[in-house]
Amino acid sequence: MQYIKIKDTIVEQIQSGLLAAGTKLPSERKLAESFKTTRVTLREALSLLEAEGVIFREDRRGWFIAERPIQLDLMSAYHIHTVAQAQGKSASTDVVVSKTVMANKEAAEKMALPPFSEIHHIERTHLVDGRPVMYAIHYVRADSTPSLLDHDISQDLSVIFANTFHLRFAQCTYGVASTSFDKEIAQALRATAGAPALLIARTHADIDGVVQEVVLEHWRHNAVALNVSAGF
Amino acid sequence: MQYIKIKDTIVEQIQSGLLAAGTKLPSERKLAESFKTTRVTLREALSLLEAEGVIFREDRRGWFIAERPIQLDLMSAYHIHTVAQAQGKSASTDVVVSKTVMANKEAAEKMALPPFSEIHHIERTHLVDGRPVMYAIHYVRADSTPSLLDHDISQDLSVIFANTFHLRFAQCTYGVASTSFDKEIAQALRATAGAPALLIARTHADIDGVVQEVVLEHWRHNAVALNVSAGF
DNA sequence: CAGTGGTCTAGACCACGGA
DNA sequence: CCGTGGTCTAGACCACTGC
Repeated sequence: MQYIKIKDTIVEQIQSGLLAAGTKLPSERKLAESFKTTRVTLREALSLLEAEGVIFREDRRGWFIAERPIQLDLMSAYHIHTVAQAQGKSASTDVVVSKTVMANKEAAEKMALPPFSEIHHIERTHLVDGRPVMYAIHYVRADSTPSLLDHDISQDLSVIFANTFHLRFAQCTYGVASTSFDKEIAQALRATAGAPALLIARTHADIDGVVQEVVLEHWRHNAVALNVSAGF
Repeated sequence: MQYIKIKDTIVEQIQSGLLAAGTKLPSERKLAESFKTTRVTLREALSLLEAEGVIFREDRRGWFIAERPIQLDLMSAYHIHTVAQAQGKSASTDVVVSKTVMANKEAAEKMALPPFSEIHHIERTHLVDGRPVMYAIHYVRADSTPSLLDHDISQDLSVIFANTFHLRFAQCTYGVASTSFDKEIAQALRATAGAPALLIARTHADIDGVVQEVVLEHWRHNAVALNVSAGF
């Protein structure tokens, strides 16, 4: 089990500080030669390290040492910019899709919408320290927030909801599942299809219990850790 | 990208009902032949399906179609037996380790213990429908629950806490992270080291805010989905 | 354009599971 | 004891990245 040995050696080098977070590893061919093995075996080791969250890959760009994950507290409404800043990182957001459309089946179900409802469909890539780590798909009831898309969509949407539409969320439910990226989302995150991912589905309801927004957050699995607290 | 094709074909067969949950797939060699490819490429496809949670493997036993995951609601104290039952599954528990020892560093930190504190150290394998899906490591303050290990440790511990020690938990915090199994835990779950896993770290405090129990739950990543709700 | 990662082939040996 | 999954070798071609 050579690949275990390779894995441990790389972990060791990271812990000893020889390989800092964000560093790119040498090419697979060079690594394979260093460890006197073939690329297939080397990639086995790298995949293991990826699954552990120690390294990650950028599609066709190579392998990199992972950063410390962002800590998310699900008990308080979060926005990635403020959370990142509080943890000494910087975040930015790219809007990929923003359109107002008839609700698709998925959105209609999750929001319990009447037929032919219009929703805003927004997709954004979120970067932390310049690295794309999360892809979010938003479905927002259009009747409550008619002119939403005229605003700057790259910021915290809840600010727009509050300031412009006097819309506040009273309740939020999360679904969390461990999966992997499909092709489209992987591409948007410069990841590879099949890379491990964490899916956080957020459902926001207003004071009347009406679901106003649903967000599907696809995280690179090593970029995030969740905290939840419950009292009884 | 042949392995995408293979992957899709298998997904198709599952959705069409040809492959029921729990079924074992044919051997890798046979599958490789069916798809006119090599085992390496076939395993690439299978690994992708494993990452997606569609199939899972038992070490040296083969590949199986995944069942529907257990839904866990973190907002209410759960026990796997009752949760499984409510979802039409049956659960059982094997005690692997049960001893009273001096707290190790990990336990002492998480529980804010004074030096030389004694704790109960319990490790259990949890099975759903006969399949090992979760490995739990418990650290329990021994001073609050002196005779804990004399009881039947394979049941819901909180019942023993409540009935025997009049100990109730008032607060629970969770940490959730996506990782992979290390060798020991993989073995206990008949999984392979490096297989994707979900780690849920539970910390239980009593009414006085004293941490009485810490549990590290290592789940097969496709065996569980989390639900959380928060009000503001 | 050189080098890289992504993909694939056609084998091989071993240790373990299950009959 | 047979077949299986786990591991490994030594190559190859292609499309893309980054210079």
